[in-house]
Amino acid sequence: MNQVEKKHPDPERANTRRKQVLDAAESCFSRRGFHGASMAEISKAAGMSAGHIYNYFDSKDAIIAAFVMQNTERVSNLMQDLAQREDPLQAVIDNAGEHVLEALDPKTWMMPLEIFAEASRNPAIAEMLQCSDQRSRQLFLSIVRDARIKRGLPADEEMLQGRLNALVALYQGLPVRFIHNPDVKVEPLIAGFRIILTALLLNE
Amino acid sequence: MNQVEKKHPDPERANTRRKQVLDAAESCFSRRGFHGASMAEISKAAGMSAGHIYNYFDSKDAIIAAFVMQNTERVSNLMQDLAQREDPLQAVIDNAGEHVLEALDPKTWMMPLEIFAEASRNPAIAEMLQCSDQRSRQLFLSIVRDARIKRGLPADEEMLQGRLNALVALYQGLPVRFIHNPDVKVEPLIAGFRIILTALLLNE
Amino acid sequence: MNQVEKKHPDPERANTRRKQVLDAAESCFSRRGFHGASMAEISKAAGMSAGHIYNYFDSKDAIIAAFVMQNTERVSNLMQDLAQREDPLQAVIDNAGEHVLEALDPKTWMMPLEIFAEASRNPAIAEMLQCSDQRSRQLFLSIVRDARIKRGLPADEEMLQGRLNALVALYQGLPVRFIHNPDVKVEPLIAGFRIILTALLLNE
Amino acid sequence: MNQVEKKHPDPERANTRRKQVLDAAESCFSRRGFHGASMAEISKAAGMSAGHIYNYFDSKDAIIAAFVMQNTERVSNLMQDLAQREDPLQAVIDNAGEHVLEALDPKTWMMPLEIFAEASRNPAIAEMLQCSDQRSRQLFLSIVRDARIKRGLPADEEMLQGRLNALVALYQGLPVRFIHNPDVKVEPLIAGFRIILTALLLNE
DNA sequence: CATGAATGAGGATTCATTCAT
DNA sequence: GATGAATGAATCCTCATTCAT
Repeated sequence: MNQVEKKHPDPERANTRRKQVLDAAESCFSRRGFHGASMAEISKAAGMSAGHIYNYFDSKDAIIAAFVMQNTERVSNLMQDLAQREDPLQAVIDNAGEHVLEALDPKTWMMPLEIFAEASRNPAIAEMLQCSDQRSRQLFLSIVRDARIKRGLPADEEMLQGRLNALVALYQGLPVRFIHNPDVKVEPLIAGFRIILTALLLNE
Repeated sequence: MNQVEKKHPDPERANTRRKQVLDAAESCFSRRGFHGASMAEISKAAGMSAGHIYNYFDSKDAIIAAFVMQNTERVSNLMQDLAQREDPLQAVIDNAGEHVLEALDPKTWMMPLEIFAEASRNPAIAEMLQCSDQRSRQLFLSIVRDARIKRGLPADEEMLQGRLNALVALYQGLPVRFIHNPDVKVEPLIAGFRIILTALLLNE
Repeated sequence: MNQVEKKHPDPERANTRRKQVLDAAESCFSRRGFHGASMAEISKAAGMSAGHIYNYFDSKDAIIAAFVMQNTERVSNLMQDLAQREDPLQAVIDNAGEHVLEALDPKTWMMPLEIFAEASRNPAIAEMLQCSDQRSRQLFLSIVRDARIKRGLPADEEMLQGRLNALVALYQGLPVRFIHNPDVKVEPLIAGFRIILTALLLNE
Repeated sequence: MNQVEKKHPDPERANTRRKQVLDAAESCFSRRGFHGASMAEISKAAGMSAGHIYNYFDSKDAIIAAFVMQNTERVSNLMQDLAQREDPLQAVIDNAGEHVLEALDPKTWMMPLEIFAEASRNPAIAEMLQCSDQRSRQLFLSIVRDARIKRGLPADEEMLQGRLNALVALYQGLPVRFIHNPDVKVEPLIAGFRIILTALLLNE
């Protein structure tokens, strides 16, 4: 009964509609937060009536859940990319600048904060996050482990898990940092990130 | 007109009441979020009528603000403590375990997430955070700079700012991490933190 | 943004609804006053939920304003009628009885009193009244001036403005008078009015 | 049980207190209306605690009633004055300017409007007004009748009642007129009043 | 006498959700 | 499918009034 999408005669059209709603939701959520955005607002942004949305989503919470789910995949994709790289460890370090810069944009960091807070009180959301995180972590772990073995570095699983969790915390803390310090100078920050990434990934 | 607390003939009692409200708010907020918690709920938890709360706080937003302010001081105090240490750099590294463990408790990390999300859409809250963060950063910077100079390490201000922002992001990402991975093994995580802290604080 | 009515796909139905609300409001307002009448009361009288009223009016104040506006038009219409008359001066005098009788009905005089009091503290309402009054005065002035010129009577504008303001004050005082003296004998009162009207309109 | 003032050991002090409250009420009422003024506001203006006011008045409504009662006496006093005049009819006409000017001050006309509106829904207030009005009317009638008899003018009681009611309506309409037309030119208005008063009082 | 802390009912307003069309 | 009219519960907040001190 959970997460099951309603049956529609024309599944293609239904998916288009669902996407319309989720896109509208993104715009509203990022401006007003999950709970500040009203269904009326979302429906207007989606170009369909409020009532009609309920043909595609059971409730506002279901929209939030679908929205979070969708956002979750972004991280997964990053991992997929990383897995393709020749030298993933160096890639992580080299891309630090790009990733940090990306997080500078308010449009980028508002939604994560909203999602995290929602997860902190909505167990369904929390579970989604945890589930996705676990998959990403496993993938990340195996990428890093292989890369370190190739370099002749120690690759104890537990140790690596610890380091990777720290690494991810660092990135996840970035939006939080920007709220507290919107004027942060980016170059030195990136330098700091590089030091950390180098230490975590290339140290004994 | 700003931030001025209402005059009460018995300031002691008033403070007790205010604290009652803030304590109740903490309990409600952590369970339901700032906006999920109703004044009725808070008033019940505080053991006073909803109307009466308004003798101590101008609005629900004022409660949130006071609550955030209170939480904010915790960080300030950490800095004050640090300033007293003989070897602050080593202290930061040594205390990593303690700080990480502290953040493990859901009661500890739920509120920050809520605060961050609130700040992302409530400018008043954001300003409070930024203001407090700036003070803490300055203090932290001067502590670390002095300590590094004493050790004969480079202490360029901009470079240090970058590293410290990264360091703080790391800690602020911790609650986010726990939401995604509540089963994280703490010891390896702490080890990861130590690597980072050592690199940031003691590297050239 | 001002005074713009919300767009409704079926304007006819919307107008019916709006009228329902205004009629209900009239009944409640006249019994309890603008501020004594609650939205719940009005909604019950209007046969629709309180929430739904907000699809047609932005706020209770907007209902009051619309209501006042509606009442205001009554006076405008009287002027229009007057303008059509062959001998407007005599018409005013002849109709005195009718107008006074009309004002005798409590339903007629309760609302004006409420409106006047509201205007005395609500600038938006005051402005509506003043604006409408100005238009009516101008029309009234030109009607009376032309009629006096036709009769060969002096028609100095300032003098006429003074007399007409007095004339209107007389009528506007009528509801007030009825509250103080509900048993007033109408015939002699009308006779008094005729003396006044004759003096104001037909004197040198 | 009605209107009975509470017993106080020191009636003198009690009266002082009551007056304090009524004075404060006047200031609050004129700014915010009877229902817009809160007991807290009044108590602050009166320089005593809200609770204490209840030692002198049973309820807010009782304050309003007492306040209206007090205001009512102003008109009575005018009549007393008039009764002393050598030529009361001419006095009324001569004083028109003064009375009209007095009514120009917003402080003067806000309260009457508030009182009238209150009377239109509060029967207790209405009764007070009616009772006081009746006394004033009788006095006014006898003054005018005697004066007209002295001048050899007709003095039929019913006719005079009609004229006097019209006269009073004229004055009571003045505040209403000022709300609608705050820029009214006073001199011509007074001239209009004189025409009316002359016609009502000195005509056959 | 006097305070003001405390109550609790009632206010306007919002909004997720339903359902007749 | 699609609409938006309609609901009603819930929300924040105000305020007359009471009462312990």
